Amino acid sequence: MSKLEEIIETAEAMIRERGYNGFSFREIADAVGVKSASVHYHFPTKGDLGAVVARAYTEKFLSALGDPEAMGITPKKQIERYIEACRYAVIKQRKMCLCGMLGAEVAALPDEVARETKIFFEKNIEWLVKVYARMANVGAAGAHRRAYGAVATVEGAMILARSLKDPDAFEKAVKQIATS
Amino acid sequence: MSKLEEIIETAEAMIRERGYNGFSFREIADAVGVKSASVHYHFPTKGDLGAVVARAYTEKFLSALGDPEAMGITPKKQIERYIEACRYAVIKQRKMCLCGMLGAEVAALPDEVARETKIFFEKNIEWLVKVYARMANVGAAGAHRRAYGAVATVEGAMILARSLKDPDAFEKAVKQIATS
DNA sequence: TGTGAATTACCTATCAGTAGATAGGTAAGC
DNA sequence: GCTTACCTATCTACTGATAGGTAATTCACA
Repeated sequence: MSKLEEIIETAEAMIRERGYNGFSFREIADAVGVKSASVHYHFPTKGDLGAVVARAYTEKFLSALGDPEAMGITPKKQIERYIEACRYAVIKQRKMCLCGMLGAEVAALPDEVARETKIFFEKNIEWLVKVYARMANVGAAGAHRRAYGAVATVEGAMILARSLKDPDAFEKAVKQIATS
Repeated sequence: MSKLEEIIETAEAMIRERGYNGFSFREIADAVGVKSASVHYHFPTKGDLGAVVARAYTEKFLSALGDPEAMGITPKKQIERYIEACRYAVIKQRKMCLCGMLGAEVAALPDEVARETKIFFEKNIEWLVKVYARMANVGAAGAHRRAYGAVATVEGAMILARSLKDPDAFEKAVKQIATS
């Protein structure tokens, strides 16, 4: 893996653990094994780095979800897949969702990072709306309501599990998504 | 209002806007009209200040909710009151819930602040469990599931509204809480 | 095919600014 | 005289960022 890729990966991990204001160029450089000036070579400003990390995370997350209109899988299974992606992040990786973290801190972020955070949520909602729209007895308004509710619940469930130091809090919180 | 109270109030506002790592003793001192050493006089360390702010916020929030077992009000109305408290925070005050913010950053917090954050969520859940338990056709497990789900959804809905810069995102996200 | 210019990916050294924290002083009030 | 609530001054550590240097690679073209 190139140093550039290592920097992005390390930055993602640090932001997901401690937030945008909770890491420095020096920490990343030390973790990767270069000097902080070399991180500035790849990313002139901290905002540049944050924006690239957020965009890469969004792409990775969405491609893991797959096509929301795939015919070979039921909408219910796809919602379960969505929850599973977040469960993996908080239980296995023991970290927040990158954009859940950035979303909380959004007022403290450079514009370019806030923009990418917004795009992450827009695309998440778009994906969920398409899935819910495929369900029987769910209209357009209902699909939107459920999509917003699902994203919010999952992000909040991650905060809850980490604050309470109880992985099961995540399970309890997201249970109503699947059964509604 | 005493300088001490002003410091606590200002710190709360700053943490809710930009997070625990997004404010400094100097900024608080400037906003209040004292020197940073005077803030250290009241709160020796940043962790001391954070813990006091979190504890005060928890007390204020819970007393605004009132008695969860009050007989003069229906459980449904009480859930609406809970949502209304958070709506006020994010729409009127245009800020995150203090403990939603701290909860996201929990891995970057001093122990004493993380402890108060945990207590906030425990007490929120306790309040909601008592309310849901009063509803017809809701068992003990169902009350817990709904309580965790409600806290998570509300916290996530605040992140969503701020990230999307769309107050209505909060309304869409929390709608399913009231109607389940 | 050989060669010089460009580009890439790092480095050392340093900057001004800010972080949290401390020592020690002062003026007011009980 | 002790306590409270501030102050000035200062500390060390760290922040994001910049200037300028170097070795290795790539590439255009005679």
